[in-house]
Amino acid sequence: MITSRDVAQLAGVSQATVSRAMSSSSRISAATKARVLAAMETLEYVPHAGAQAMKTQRTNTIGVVVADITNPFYPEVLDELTRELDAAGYRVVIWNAGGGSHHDALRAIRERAVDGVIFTTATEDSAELQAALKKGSPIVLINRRIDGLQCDQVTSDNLSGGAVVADYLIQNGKTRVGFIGGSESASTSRDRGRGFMNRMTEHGYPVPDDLLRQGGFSHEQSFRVMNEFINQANPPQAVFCANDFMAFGALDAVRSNGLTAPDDFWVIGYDDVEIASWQSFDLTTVRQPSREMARVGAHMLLDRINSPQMTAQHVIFPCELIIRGSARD
Amino acid sequence: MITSRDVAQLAGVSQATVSRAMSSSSRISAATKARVLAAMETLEYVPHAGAQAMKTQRTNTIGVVVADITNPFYPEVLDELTRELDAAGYRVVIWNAGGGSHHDALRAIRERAVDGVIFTTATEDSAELQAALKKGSPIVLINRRIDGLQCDQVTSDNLSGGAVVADYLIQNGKTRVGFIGGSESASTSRDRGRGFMNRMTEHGYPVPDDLLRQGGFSHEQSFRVMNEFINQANPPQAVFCANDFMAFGALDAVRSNGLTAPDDFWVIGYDDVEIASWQSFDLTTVRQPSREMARVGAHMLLDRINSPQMTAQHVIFPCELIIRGSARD
DNA sequence: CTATCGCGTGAATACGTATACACTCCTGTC
DNA sequence: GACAGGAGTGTATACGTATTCACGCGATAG
Repeated sequence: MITSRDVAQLAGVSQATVSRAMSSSSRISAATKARVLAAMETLEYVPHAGAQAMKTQRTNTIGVVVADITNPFYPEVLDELTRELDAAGYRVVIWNAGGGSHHDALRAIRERAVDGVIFTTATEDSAELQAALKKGSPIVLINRRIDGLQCDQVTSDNLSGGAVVADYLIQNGKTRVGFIGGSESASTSRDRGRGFMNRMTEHGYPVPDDLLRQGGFSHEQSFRVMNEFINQANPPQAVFCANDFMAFGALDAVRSNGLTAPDDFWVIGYDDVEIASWQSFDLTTVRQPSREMARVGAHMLLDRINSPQMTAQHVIFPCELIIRGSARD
Repeated sequence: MITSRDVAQLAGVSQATVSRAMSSSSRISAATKARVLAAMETLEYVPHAGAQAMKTQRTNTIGVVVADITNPFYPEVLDELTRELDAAGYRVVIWNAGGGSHHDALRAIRERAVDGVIFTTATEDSAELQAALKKGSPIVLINRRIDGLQCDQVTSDNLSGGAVVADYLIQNGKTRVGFIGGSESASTSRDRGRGFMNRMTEHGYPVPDDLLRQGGFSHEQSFRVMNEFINQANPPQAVFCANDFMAFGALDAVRSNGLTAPDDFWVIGYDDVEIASWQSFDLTTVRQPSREMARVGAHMLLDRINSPQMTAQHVIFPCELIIRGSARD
């Protein structure tokens, strides 16, 4: 292994000077700097990340926690996050799915293995998270809301998004409608469902119990539920799903019964992932600006790392109903 | 920051003993070990990853390079990789898309920021990669083949996979067929195309120049190409795409022209990502066991990290044609 | 011509951990 | 009963870097 000492020897300077040649802020003459850089080049020197981390207490690494990388929403967010953080000189480590992700990511902060963490997954609050925040750990929540938590958060206005869907359905004469939600502990699904159902109630057409299902976030789960809806005595006219991934499952269920949206059922999703706009789905959905949310969240985290004392911010993006073929006249 | 010295003081032992309490291999009495662990608990001690890395030259971190996390093939591979590596006690850092990913990942090995790297992206060979291998850097290629390279590789039999598609089309009387490929520098696309076209030629129906397009891997690109095929003077009867992602684009093009597969065109993909089996696509495709490939690749890397001198292995998985609605009688 | 100052550099040190080495008991064997 | 040997622990050191401190030198001001 080539160390800065080897470089120093070749360049005829001290190890300290080699270190200075790399930090732009240090005072060093142009001549020796050039000589050192040349020596580094010759030896193909690369600084040891661990040693640097120990001295500086910085790793230039950010952790990202996702619930299920298989849900197309997350790759889009990750795509944006990796680009943004990469451009800022950070590496990205991901935790996926595993029940321990949450804990592992918080531990990584304490190990000083990452400089901060972005949570995109939507599970409930934890004492561990609160403790980490109290200690000043740099943490940002994207796509997930926890009220009263002294923590940077970037979300979309899920309540309004749900309400807009209700308005749209009522306007078009759809009064018997269902909701297929994800886990109730997920703020996203909860808010979307609540916004939707409250507004339906206001309109005088509350979502009936037999058309309300919550509990999972998978394509398969949603497929199954929609199948039941279709084949029950009094099927819905339209279905609102807590995210696009589930809406795809519902659409597939409609089609596998030899039926179509929008002719037989209206199907509406949430997120507007890229696939939703593809011809084969052409899904009416509520667009949340996921890439922009990712960008903003990334910069919030970097800001917080650099100035830990800032008070926590909560940014909320508006959502927009995108009307496509799966639900329109 | 709580250090092992603090723990030592509280437990009334030396710092060395604290370290020993953590390494299962060290000799230490059960009594003191318990005392130390209790002290660690009390102080909520967590070892400093950087310091550990410096001493042990191990980071328990693996790098993964993907070409485009937005292509649903990669999330599936990543899903499996993260689960597998997580279970083995490793963190995962990802490089996505950026032109520099390749370089950055190799540099991370030299920085000792990762213990090894998995490349899933299919670009051409590089001098830098060869140099890294010569130095004994732990590297595994998944889904990507570079002949004559002294490097662990896990691929599927793309040549045969392509040939099987040709056989199937000929059997069903499709003689005028096109190929939509990705970048020619990608071994995957190249092999699939070559296997396919060679076999078509053997059958006496070579793929005509006006039905051969290569150059990208995107849904949009494939959509555009298929549109041109459809609207040209002498359209193909069937199209084979280098991966499912592109096949979805082709399918969308067919549908946006008010036509259908398989009635008007047959469309066939490659990979069998989960979405391909969804009702809305119901895509005939060549299945490669991507999750199994990921699993095998992960373990090859871990093995290599632990015994760098092993000779490089090349594992090739067979592929299987999955016949679905987009291409069948 | 001297005192002062700042720039550029080297020597020394600290970051937090793992481990080689040395030392002390304590057990068991002849 | 002396001695070998091993188990358990402490001391000291090294990993590779960044940074503080001290120093020498040339330039500038008085």
